[in-house]
Amino acid sequence: MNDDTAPASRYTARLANEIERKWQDHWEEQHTFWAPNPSGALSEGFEQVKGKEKLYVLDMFPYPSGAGLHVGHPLGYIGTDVYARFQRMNGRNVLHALGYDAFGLPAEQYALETGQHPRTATEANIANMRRQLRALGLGHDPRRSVATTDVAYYRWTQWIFLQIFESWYDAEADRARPIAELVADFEAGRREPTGDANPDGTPWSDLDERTRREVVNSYRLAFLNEAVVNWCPGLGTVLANEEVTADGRSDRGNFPVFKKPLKQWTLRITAYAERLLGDLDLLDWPDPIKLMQRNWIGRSVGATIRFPLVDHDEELEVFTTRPDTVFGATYMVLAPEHPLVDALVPDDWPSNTAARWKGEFGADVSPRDAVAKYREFAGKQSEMERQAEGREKTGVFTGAFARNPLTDGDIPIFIADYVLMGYGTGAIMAVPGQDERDWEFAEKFDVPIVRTVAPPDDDFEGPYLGDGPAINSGFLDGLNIADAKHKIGEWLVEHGAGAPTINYKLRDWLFSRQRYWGEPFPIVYGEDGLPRAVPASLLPVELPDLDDFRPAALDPDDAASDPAPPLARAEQWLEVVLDLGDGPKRYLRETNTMPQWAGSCWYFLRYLDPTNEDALVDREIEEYWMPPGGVDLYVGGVEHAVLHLLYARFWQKVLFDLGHVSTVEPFHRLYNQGYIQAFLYRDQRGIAVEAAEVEERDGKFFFNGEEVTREFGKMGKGLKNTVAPDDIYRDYGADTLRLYEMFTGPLDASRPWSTTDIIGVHRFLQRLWRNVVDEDSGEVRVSDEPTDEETRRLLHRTISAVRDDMGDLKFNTAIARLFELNNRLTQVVADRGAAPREVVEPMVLMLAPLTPHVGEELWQRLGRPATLAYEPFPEFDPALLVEDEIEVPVQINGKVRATIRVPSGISDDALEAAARADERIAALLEGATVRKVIVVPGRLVNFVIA
RNA sequence: GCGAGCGUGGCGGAACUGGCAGACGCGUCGGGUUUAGGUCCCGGUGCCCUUCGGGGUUUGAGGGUUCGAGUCCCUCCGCUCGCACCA
Repeated sequence: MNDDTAPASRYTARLANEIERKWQDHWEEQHTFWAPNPSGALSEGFEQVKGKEKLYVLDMFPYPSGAGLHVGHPLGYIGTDVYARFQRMNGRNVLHALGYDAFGLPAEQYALETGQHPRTATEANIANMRRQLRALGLGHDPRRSVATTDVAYYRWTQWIFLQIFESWYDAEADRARPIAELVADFEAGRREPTGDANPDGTPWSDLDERTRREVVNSYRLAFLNEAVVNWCPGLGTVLANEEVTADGRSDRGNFPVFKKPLKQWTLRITAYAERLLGDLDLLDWPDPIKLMQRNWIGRSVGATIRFPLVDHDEELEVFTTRPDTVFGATYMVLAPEHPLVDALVPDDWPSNTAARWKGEFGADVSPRDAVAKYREFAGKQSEMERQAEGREKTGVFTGAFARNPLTDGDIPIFIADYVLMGYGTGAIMAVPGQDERDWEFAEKFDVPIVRTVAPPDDDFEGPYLGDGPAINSGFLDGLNIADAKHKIGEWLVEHGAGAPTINYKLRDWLFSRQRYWGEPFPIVYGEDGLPRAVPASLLPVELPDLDDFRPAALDPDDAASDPAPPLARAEQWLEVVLDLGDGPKRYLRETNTMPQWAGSCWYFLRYLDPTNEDALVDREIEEYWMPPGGVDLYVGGVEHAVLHLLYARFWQKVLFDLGHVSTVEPFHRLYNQGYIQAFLYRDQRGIAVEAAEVEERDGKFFFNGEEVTREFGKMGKGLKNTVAPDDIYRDYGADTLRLYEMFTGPLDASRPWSTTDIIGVHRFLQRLWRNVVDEDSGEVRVSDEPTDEETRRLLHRTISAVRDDMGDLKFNTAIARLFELNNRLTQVVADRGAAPREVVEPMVLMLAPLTPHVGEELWQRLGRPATLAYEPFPEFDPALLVEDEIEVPVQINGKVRATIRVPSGISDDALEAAARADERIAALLEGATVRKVIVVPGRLVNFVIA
């Protein structure tokens, strides 16, 4: 700062901005960061890098927000850029690019707010973000920057959807296969059509055309499913489970979400549950993220057991993890929405039905009324209320009974909202003796409780969940849980009453949204109302221009409203005449759009081959960059632990099964960057006030004279605590911002933004600059005289440490080492009047990944040819890391009493002798009994005295 | 409630497989340069005593293992994240 009075060639913001622009232009013009592909359109220059090892470094796909970047956003991008530049200097052919995930709700809502078309707003946002990122000096290959909203990109998103639609999961082969192979199997009689679409199991040859289509559709990995979904009227769309928060609201916009049965596109991710779980072992990911995925997939081992209904032909199927306790199943519970409920409710209560079993709606209601009223009650409960602390079990008797297949006893069937339709079969056998929830319910409704595992003592209270011998369990008696489970499993299979089963918490992925700004489905409907694929040759299905793209205005609290996709209003677009093999016919297009996650499931594949019009990615190019295990380094925030990472893994596996990619996993190494946090201030009303204008006095904070409270959290426009990178570029330059963000902590840690701390790294750059360039004359002042031995040793120690740290993404400590070296260099310059080239050149090269503009500029001024991006990273001489003499602390009873200097290769005995010889130590040992001497070679000596 | 992680100076953070706690930077104090402020340069800076030699103490709290613990083990407290009636 204060550029006016500074010497002409001082490293000020003005000079920084000058050289930054210069080098950014240079890199762009010289194609410095173009990474050659082995073949195809982007292969220019591959010959020169042929012998190099490849490296694929990737940032999580950014969303081009209308608010522009704040200084928190680029933390990860700087980190990957430093790493990529470092590895480029280590001789790797590095692919590093950045594109834009630009479809989705936020862009649409921003467009609504600003009265623009989403495409206009999106393109402006991308342009602004490109400008801000370019100013950071990121070494990206600009040719590979794609946006999900590009027609040429979403054409391939649609193409992948078609692949998913045109395939099914072959459980025996444990992989997806083309649907045509399934049809061929049916036609050849190698496989029988089963499932809900063909409940009677009619042979394929006897099925009519429509039923055949329905059967095939029910096998597809992308299918229309009538299911209870998360309907969010506030957003006018349905949401995936992953997009709904624990308190039953939308993660975008925080609107209420209601359960509602609707027909929606669904992707069969559950078919991949086991592989998504098992393949986590192949990945170099943080354990917490793996754990979150494991928990989300939620594998549990148990059994399905069928309970015959009394007086009905139907059976009730339940899933349980404790089949060993089936003798203690004294009642059953169905989810209120369970499809069998209506069929099994009788007209009248069985005699002697206890009043409390009839629910809280009066004793004179019929079973049907009681069930209807309870359903109404349960449906109205918000998720929040359902999960509230201390919630009391509620439920109502259906009037029906099932028969416990093991005890042959008749047990009552209840409906209760503590059983969820979405998990297992939506029905449970209740075993109060061994389950807390069932115990609570049984207590409240006075249902018998039978223990089937002996508790440790006779007066044990409550349900017993621990292990012990089985009791009251017929042929299981005496067995421990594991053995009893095994034995009952055999019994169930033998008697056709069930089977050991693995169940997953993971649900299929709800894939349609009733919004405008997303990829249209490549699907049309014929007169029969069944979905048909638009042939790949007719892709893309372009998103039509709509003047009014807003969703129907709905009351966010109105659960009864229905989705109304905006595309249904695109009359010209909606109807289409196509020849799908049986002559030209009229079809209606699918009016839903894909969720935002679709485009981000495969963008890393498109970076590889962004201009390919014949394939999503050329196989040879894919095989060059992706193996062995996927992207080499993937950096992004933890917030994508489940959603994006699970969906992208799923798509990758489908593409792998169908032979389109060569790796089973997309991202080999994942690294979670931290966040830059900031103080935010609120006034008395709790409204955030402009953080930049808050004053601190005596530990209190004031805004316009009014005292405000301080909090600490994420940066956000609404919180009025953002710092724009543009302001930092202006005041210090982009290199200073880069260095600051890398210096304040390890990449995976969150840290507070502190504008005052920036001065420290800025001063470092200034000092370094001054060590090389005379501030007044602008002359380079380096000498070719060799440096002194001590400085040389420090240089080589620094190179060693910086190499290690940069390889481990520990940029903060690498920078600290460079600070130390520069401090030494400053002394040398003061002594000699010039900086030894021997030190300066490696120093500049080591700094270059962190502050590339300063690096390039100094390198050029040192008379080296542009650019240093491919110069070898400095190597150290191991001989110079070895010290002749070392300092060793000498302890007495664990306290340091002296430090001695000894030759580095000293023997233990000699070290002890040297320690004893020290004046202070000798004095302290005088007259004392040395019980023990610990000598750690080269590290310390410890005398233990009485 | 269940699961995971984290607690180190005034602040951001260092500390390899247990071996001199506090690297590096900010801030701050003292000195130099300067008409002055800022920049810049040199030095001090965990805390408490000190006769200036040094001594004591210190990594959320308490306990344990060890010659030796920020690091390993146990209990507790605090914060962060994930899940949330998952049968």
